[in-house]
Formats: sequence, C-alpha cells, structure tokens
Amino acid sequence: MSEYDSKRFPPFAVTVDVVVFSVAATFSLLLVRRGRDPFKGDYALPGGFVLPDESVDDAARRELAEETGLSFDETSGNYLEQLQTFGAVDRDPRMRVVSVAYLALLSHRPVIEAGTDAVEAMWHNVEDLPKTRLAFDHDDIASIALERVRAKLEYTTLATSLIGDEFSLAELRDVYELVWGCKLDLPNFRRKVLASDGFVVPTGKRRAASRGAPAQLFRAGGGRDLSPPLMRA
Amino acid sequence: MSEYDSKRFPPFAVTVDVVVFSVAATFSLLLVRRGRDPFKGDYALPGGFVLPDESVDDAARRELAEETGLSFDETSGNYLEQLQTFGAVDRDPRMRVVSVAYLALLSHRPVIEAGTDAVEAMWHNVEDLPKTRLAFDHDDIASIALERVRAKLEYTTLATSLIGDEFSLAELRDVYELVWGCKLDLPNFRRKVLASDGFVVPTGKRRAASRGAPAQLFRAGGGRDLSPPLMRA
DNA sequence: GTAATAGTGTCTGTGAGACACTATAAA
DNA sequence: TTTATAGTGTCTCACAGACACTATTAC
Repeated sequence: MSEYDSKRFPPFAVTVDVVVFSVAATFSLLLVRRGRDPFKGDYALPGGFVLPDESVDDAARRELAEETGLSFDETSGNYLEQLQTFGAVDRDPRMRVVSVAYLALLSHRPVIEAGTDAVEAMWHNVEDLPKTRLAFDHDDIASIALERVRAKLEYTTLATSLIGDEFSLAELRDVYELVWGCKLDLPNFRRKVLASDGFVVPTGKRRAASRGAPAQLFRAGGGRDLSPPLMRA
Repeated sequence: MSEYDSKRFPPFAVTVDVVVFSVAATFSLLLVRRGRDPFKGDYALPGGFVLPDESVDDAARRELAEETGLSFDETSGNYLEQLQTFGAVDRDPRMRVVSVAYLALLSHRPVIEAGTDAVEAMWHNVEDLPKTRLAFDHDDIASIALERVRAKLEYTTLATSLIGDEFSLAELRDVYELVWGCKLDLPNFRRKVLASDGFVVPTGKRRAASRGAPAQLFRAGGGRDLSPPLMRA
C-alpha cells in the first residue's frame, strides 16, 4: 500500500459488529455496556475496528473471542455468518465508519469475563430487545439479525448450532419454540426432522429426563439446507 | 472528522461493486472491460469508490447510473439490494479494499453509452459466466449474486422487477424460465401466481401476441413476499 | 380449415397439522 | 396408580404437478 495509492481514495474506518445469540432456558443475545462517549453507559453490540492485516471475517472472529472469552471455533458447533453492512454517512457522530455486521450462534452460553476494554458484557433476553435502546444503529442491526435467525431456522439446519453436541428431539424443538416464540407439536416436529435428510443422526444413546420415558439422543447430521422447510405458525 | 480521530483507526478504501441483471430474450448481467492495471483488459463488475459524503447505498446507485447511463430509480420498477461485503486482505493487489457488493435488477435493458472511464460496458449472457474469468474476486461475487436472484424468485415477487410495467402471465413465466433455466407448466404457474395475494393485479387490458388468443395484462401488485413460495424443479 | 397461444378443469400424490393412542419412566 | 414425557398411527385438508380439454387469434 504505497503512499501514492493511499492519497487516491477517501479513507474510511471499517468496523465489525457481532450479534451473538445463544439458547439456554431463554433465547438471548450478548450486549456490552459502553464505557466511553458517544452513548456512554448505553448498551451496544460487541465489535471493533478491523485491523490492516486481518480479513473482515477474521476481525469478527477475533472480536467475538475477545468479548466472550471463548476461543471462537466454528468446528465446535458454533456458527458465524455475515449479516449486512451498514454505511450511512452519519451513523457514528465522530467520523465516517462503515460497519460489517455479523450473526453468531453459540452452542453453549459461555461465562462472560470482564472485557479488556472495561466494558460489561451480559446476556439479554431477546424479548426485552424492544424495550432496550442500543447505541448507534445497533437497534436496526439487532432486529435484522433476529429476523434472519428466525427465518434461517425454517430452511436450514442451523438450530443444531444453538444446542449441545448430543440432544433429544424435544430439546431441539425447545430451541425452535424459544427462537420463534410459539408452540410446536412434538409428533409432527419429530416426523419432519427425521424425514429431512442430513438434519440429525441418532447416536444410539438414550437419556432419562426427570420424568417419563428416556429420549433417544441425536447429533447434527452433515446437511445444511432443509427442503421442504419447517414452517412457523 | 477531526485529524485527531483519523489517526486512531486503520484507514481502508471502501468500494461498491454492482451485479446488474436484466432479462430480454436472454438473462444477462452487465460487465465492464478494465482499462488499466491490474487485470487490464479483463471483464469486471461495474463499481468504484464510495465518496466521503454519500452512504454506501447511494454510492451503489450512483455507480449504477454512471455505468448504465440510466438514472437509476427504484420507483420505476428497478430493484437494488445489498448482496454481501468482501473483505479479504489481498483481494486487491494495490491496497486494502473492502467492497460492498450490490444486486440490481432492471425492468428494461438500457442501451449502454460509453463509460466516462474509457471502459466498455456490455451485457453478458449468464450462461457464459463459467467460461469468463473476471477481475479480482468478481467471479465469486457474480455467482453469489446469481444464486441470490434465483433463490429470491422463489419466495418474493422480484420477478416483476425484471419485466416491464404491463405483462402477460406467459411473459412473467418466461422470466422465471430464463432465470432458472428450466421449463414451467403455464396452467399451474398461472394458478400459483393468481393465488398469491399481492403478486399481480389485472389491468383489464389485453395484448395480442403474433399468434393465438390475446393475453390478459397484469401489473405488479404491492406484495413483496410469496407464501407459499414458487418452487424450482 | 390448421397452428399457435391463452386459459380452465380435474385427478393424483405428498405432506403439514390435528390429535388419539401406546410406551416407558419416576414418584 | 398417577403423572409426565417419548414416540406411533391415522385422518383430513391443501396444494403442487401432470395433463386433457376449451377458447381465441393469425394464416
């Protein structure tokens, strides 16, 4: 990157913002409290500047790891995808910033350690999102991410990224119910899931719940797409 | 944007690249021939730098207008949406560039005037895409855009953005057949489309084809989503 | 008339949703 | 035995696809 070249284009700051979801009794997303102005004290999405020698995708992974304490690894059942880029002129009052937003799904909810930036990070129930005002345009980003997760559960096997390695079909249905906020008929859900090639594979094991018959356990199959899709009510 | 601030973040160039599709006898996309190195003489997607005082979306509209000679207007049946952002470290050999890719659908294929940048722009049949090597990572961008259009025809009313204001259902079916590259049964297509609320509304007019009975004409309805979707074979 | 296109009718298979029913465990 | 959960069977309705058929035009 020569001095000559760098004078020929308008310089922008490029950041990443990550909408991190996890399911554990509640469907929640990770928010941090801002330690400095602007929006000091408000909640915001975890994120930060992209560095000159890392790809934008890598920046998202790094920020996610820094913010959750988790060494983020897509091979361990977690999921990361690019959501959308936000490039309004005045989205940051300090300077011109283009932010690439990401969507992350965690298979386990990690215990959050205090961030390096003196920010508090905490899990926030998505049902409380409408009541929470986020910094910058993070309200928009979060609600777009939320709709994207909900939609993707319909036509992909992504629900398996929000649950541990081994799970019963009732637990998988619980993920759907928590994300979609509706009830699903377990018999019909079971048939759909088992009929979808590559969605889940039985492990052969069983696990006893507190009551009732012990459930068969499954693991995520290799498949990514669901056709026909599972529909919301 | 103070001098103080601009020293605290790594500067990036931000560009837009637009994948422009149109249907007219063939399903085609707009490519420009590069007039300078790198990749001089190769085909590439139309695009350019985002300016400091315009949003990234506006930059896409501006580039599209400049490249097609068309004053791009989403109210006149055209369509523009953000596709994905490409941020690999070495995607441009000259410097660090993050590019926000857009997908555009035109309702009419404009006559291309010579670009201001001494580039030739031309319409290229999408079937020839695999044989064409594009500059930078534009191959990836184009094929992602192509899959996105094909998928979106299933669950949205976007096909109406690839056709003129008034159209017969056979013409609408032709759009689907050209984009998907498959044959569709007109009677079944007709029933699906008419049953989808907000997809098309009859104008009351008819238009005679070269042969056969004159067809009823329709206009795009207000609807955006198709549920249930129209499926590819 | 014939050929071509527009449009309707109808049958069949598949699958989603509703829900009755059986099976297996803990208290 | 009661209760809760896992899992199966079955009925019904809606709809996609196949395709026979009718209607309206140009030649």
